[in-house]
Amino acid sequence: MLQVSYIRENREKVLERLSVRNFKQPELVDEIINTDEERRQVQTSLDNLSAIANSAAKQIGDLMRNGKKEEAEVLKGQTATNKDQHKKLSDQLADAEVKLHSLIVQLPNLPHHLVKTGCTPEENETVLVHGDPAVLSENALPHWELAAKYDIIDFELGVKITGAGFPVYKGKGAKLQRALINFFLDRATEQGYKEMQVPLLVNEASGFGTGQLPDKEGQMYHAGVDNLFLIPTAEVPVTNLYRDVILKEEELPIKNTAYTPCFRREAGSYGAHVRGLNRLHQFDKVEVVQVVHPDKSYEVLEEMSSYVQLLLQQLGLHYRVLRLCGGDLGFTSAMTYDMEVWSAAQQRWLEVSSVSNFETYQSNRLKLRFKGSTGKTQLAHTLNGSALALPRIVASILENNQTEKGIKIPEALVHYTGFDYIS
RNA sequence: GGAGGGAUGCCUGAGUGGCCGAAAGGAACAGUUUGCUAAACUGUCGUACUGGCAACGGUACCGAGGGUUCGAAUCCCUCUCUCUCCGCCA
Repeated sequence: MLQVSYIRENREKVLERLSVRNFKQPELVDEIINTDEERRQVQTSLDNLSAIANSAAKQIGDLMRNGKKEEAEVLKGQTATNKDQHKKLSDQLADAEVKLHSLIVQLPNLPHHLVKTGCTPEENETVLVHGDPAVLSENALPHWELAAKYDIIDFELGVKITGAGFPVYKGKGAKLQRALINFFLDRATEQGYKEMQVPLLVNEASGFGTGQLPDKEGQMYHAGVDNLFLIPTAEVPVTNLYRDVILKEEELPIKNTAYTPCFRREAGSYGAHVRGLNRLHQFDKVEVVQVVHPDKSYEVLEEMSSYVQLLLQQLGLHYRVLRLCGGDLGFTSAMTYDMEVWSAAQQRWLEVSSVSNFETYQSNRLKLRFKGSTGKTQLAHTLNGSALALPRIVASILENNQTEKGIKIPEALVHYTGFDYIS
């Protein structure tokens, strides 16, 4: 959520930045400024009226105490006339505030100046490409066929238990999941991230804090009886740990990591692009989250990007890093790097991580602030990234590492799996 | 699921209609004292909106929303959360 005062004072810049996203409703900006203007006028009138009423009430109290009952009664009669006006103004103020809020949550974050204007994923900038595509034999299989061949992931069984998009991992497939989770958590801990274990269901306030609510309810599973939401990512509970918190400057940066299953309803497209592990309703992910000083957030974004790349390198994967263009940028993000791994068998790039700087967009919703050396409180910056999401990593490992002997487990993982081939 | 408590500032906790944005203690911060540590003493010590160049003001907030009243942390209603006990249970 952008700050009203910022919008008010930087109208042109806000419009210019929103255009980078190809934002469809620039008229919202003026509507916000006008509503805010109205709100402030009403508030000033109301404040003045309240000041008069307060001092009158004080006088009445003094008179009563001194036994001057009649004078008090006269004053009472006078103040009563202001009540209607007071009520009217406070209703107006409440309306203006509700309206302002409903407008301002519709504005996405402003892209950083390095973010290029663009509408579609094709316009994303390729920042770097690492490694070379795996060379596979002609009869290389896509991961869903490998999963069946080695009997390590059972999609049909998941359909029986729950539905499409809820796979059952079996034997070495299950062990590989556990190995990856531990591998990712250990690497994150080495980087100074503190491991957290958090609830998988969150309340509405948390959904609002990180920007899933309002409007994106449809993407989350909802436990209606208790009005709780299954988390779509660990970002939600981990970032909300700091909701309504004022940190000390020296506590920054805060670096947390968490493994959680993630739940996404995401009813959408069908076909090869969502086959197998490409898109699931439930999947496992290790997330890294940082809360940092505003001056440091872009430095930290680069650091987080390098860290995710290090993981991909250790797993021996051929990947590229994209800087998302305005149109492909998430609603709450100011700048995002996507990491994509090449799937030789599917002949396409698979997104395995997304690292974003939200600047103050989340912290303004969360009321996540810090008190600086000057004693002033200001909003912190939040960042997060997947490090990493498992399914497409598993898909890539299966597809790129298929050999005649079976699936070769990356060196760095053998310590965690206890086997070096799935055969 | 049943019964009963509770919600006040960073924490503990007082406050049953005006003198309360809120006692007291603790923590924290600054200073004085001090061989060091500790202690003692003094001061500072919530957030937001708003007016002002500033100094300094105004307003709101004692879980949330509504009501009574000239005036509400305090009285009334509704809701939410939380704790304890019983039951069930990994």
